[in-house]
Amino acid sequence: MPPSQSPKQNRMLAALSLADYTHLLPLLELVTMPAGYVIYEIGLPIRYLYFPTTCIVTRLYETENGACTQIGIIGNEGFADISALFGGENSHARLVVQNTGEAYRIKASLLKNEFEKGVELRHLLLRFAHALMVQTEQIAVSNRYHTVDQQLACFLLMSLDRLSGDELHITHEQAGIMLGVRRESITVAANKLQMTGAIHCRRGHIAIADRQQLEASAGENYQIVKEEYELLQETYVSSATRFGRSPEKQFKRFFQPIE
Amino acid sequence: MPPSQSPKQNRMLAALSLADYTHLLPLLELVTMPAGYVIYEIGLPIRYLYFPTTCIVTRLYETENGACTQIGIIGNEGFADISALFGGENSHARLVVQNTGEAYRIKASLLKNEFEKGVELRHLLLRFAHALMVQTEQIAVSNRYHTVDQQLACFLLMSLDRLSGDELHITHEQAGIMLGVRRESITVAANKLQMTGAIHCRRGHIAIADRQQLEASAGENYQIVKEEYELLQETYVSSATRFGRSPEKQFKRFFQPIE
DNA sequence: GTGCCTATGTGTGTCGCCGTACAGAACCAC
DNA sequence: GTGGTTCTGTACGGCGACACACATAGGCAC
Repeated sequence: MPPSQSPKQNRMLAALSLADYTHLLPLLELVTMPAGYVIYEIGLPIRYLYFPTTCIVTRLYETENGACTQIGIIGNEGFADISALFGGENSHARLVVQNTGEAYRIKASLLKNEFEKGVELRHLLLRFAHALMVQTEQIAVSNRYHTVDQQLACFLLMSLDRLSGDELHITHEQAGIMLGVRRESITVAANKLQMTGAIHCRRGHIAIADRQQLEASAGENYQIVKEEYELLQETYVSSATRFGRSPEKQFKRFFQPIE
Repeated sequence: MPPSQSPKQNRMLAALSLADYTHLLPLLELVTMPAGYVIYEIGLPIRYLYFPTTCIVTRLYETENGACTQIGIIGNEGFADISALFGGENSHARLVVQNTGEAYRIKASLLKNEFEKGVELRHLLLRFAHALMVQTEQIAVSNRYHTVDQQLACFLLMSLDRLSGDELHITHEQAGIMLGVRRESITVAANKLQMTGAIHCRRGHIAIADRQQLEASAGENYQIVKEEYELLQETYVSSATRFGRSPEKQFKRFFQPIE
C-alpha cells in the first residue's frame, strides 16, 4: 500500500522543516529490513545510514569469545548509526535488524554533508544521540544491578514501544542473545512475568498482557529511558511547530505515539 | 608555578587552531578540582563545562536505592560534560572529581555558542563524544561479562592513563563505589592482582607494578577503549597539524602522552 | 495423522558476588 | 609512645546466573 509508505513514518524525518525535508527526500531510498540482517559489522565501513519506519534495529556488541549483549535499540524515533557522524569510517558495534520492517536509507557521505550544513537537522540528530547515550548508560547500570526478570521486562517494553501491536515475534533464544544471557534464563524469567499476568507467551511470540504490571517489573530503569525519549519527542514536536507545521496532524496520521 | 598552567594541558584545547584557541582563551577560567567534588548532580542544571588538565572526572549513575556505578571517565583528553551540548539543560548523570587536580571551565552557554559556529571545535567535541560512547558501551559489556578482578584492572589502567605517575590515590571503598561493588570485593580482587605482581597496594594507594601484567588481567575491554582513545588522539594531532602547528612541540612540552 | 525439527520447561551442581560480621593493621594527632 | 580512626583482610551463609543434561511440547511438511 504505497500511500502509507512515507519517510515521515520516521519521526525524526517528520520533524524536519519542509525545506530540509524536500531537500533530503530525493536522497532517501526505501529498503526492506529482514529480521537478522546485519546492517553493520564491527570494523567494517558504514556506507549507508538507516532511518527505520516500521523495523527495529539493535546495537549489539560481541566479545572475543562470541558472547553478545545489546547496547541500544533504535526504532522510528531515530536512525542508525550515529557513530558514522561522530567518528571514524568503520562501525565499532554490530547492528542487526531485530524486527522485520522497512527503513529509508541514505548514503553516509550525503548525510554527513547535511549534518555539517543543516543546523536544524544537526540539532535533531544530536538530540537523538543524547537519548541513545542515556539508553546505553541505563543498560550499563542494568547489567550491573538488575535481575534477568527486570531486564527482560525492560527489553520487551522498549521493543514494543517501537512497534505497532503488542506482540513481539521473538524466541527465548533470540531474546537471550540480546540480553547476553542463556536461553534457559529467559525461559525462567518469562515464566515469572507470565505468573504475574504481565505477559503471555506462545511458541516464538511474547505478548504484553498487562502493561502496567510489566512496567512495575521493569523498575526505574525503563522509566528513565522512557522519559528521555519523551523529551526527544517533545523536541521533534517543537521543531516541527517552530517550522510552521501542525504536530497533531503529523503524529496522529503516521505514528503510534509511544505508550 | 604559573608557566606550567595552561589550557593547552588539555589536549582538546591544545588541538584547536590558533584562531579558535585565542578566541576561546578569554572565556576560560582556571579552577581547582578537589577529589569528591560533585560538579553536576542528576536533574540539576549544567552551568559550566570543564576541560580537565590534571584532574580526573568520573561520570556516575546512582540508582534509586543509592547504589552507584561508573559510566565513564574523563581526563585531559576531553571535557565534562558532552550532554550539555546535545540535550537538555539538566544533567542526567552525576559527575564527580575522582582525582584532585585542575581544570579550565567555561560557561555552558558560551561553549554551546562556539559549538554551533565553530566547525573545527565541533569536530573535536564530537570525536570525543564518540570515544566516550565507546567507553560507556564497553562498561555495559564489562558489567555483564567480566569479573571484579578484570573490571578493577581496567579501571586502574583507565585512571592512570589520565594521570602522571603510576600511583592512584584511592581507597578500596572508593574504588568499590566507582565499580558498583562492595569494598570487600575490591580487597579480594586487589589481592589477586597483587599476587600476579601487576599492582602494589598501600593503605589508600594503589600503584602499578607491572603494566603488561595488568593489561593482561584487564582483557580485551581495555584494549578496545584504548584503541578508540588513540584514534581520538590522532584526530587531535592531525587537527593541530592541519592548522599549521607542530604537534611534537605541543605534546612533548605539555603532556604525558597516554601509555 | 505422522514424523521431524525447533522451541520450551525443568533439574543439578558450580561459581561469583552479596550481605553481614568481626579481627587486625596502618596511619594520624596528641 | 598512645589512642583512636580509618582502612584492609577474612570468613560464612545465601542467592542469582551459568553450564550441562534431558524431557516435553508446538507447529510445519508430507
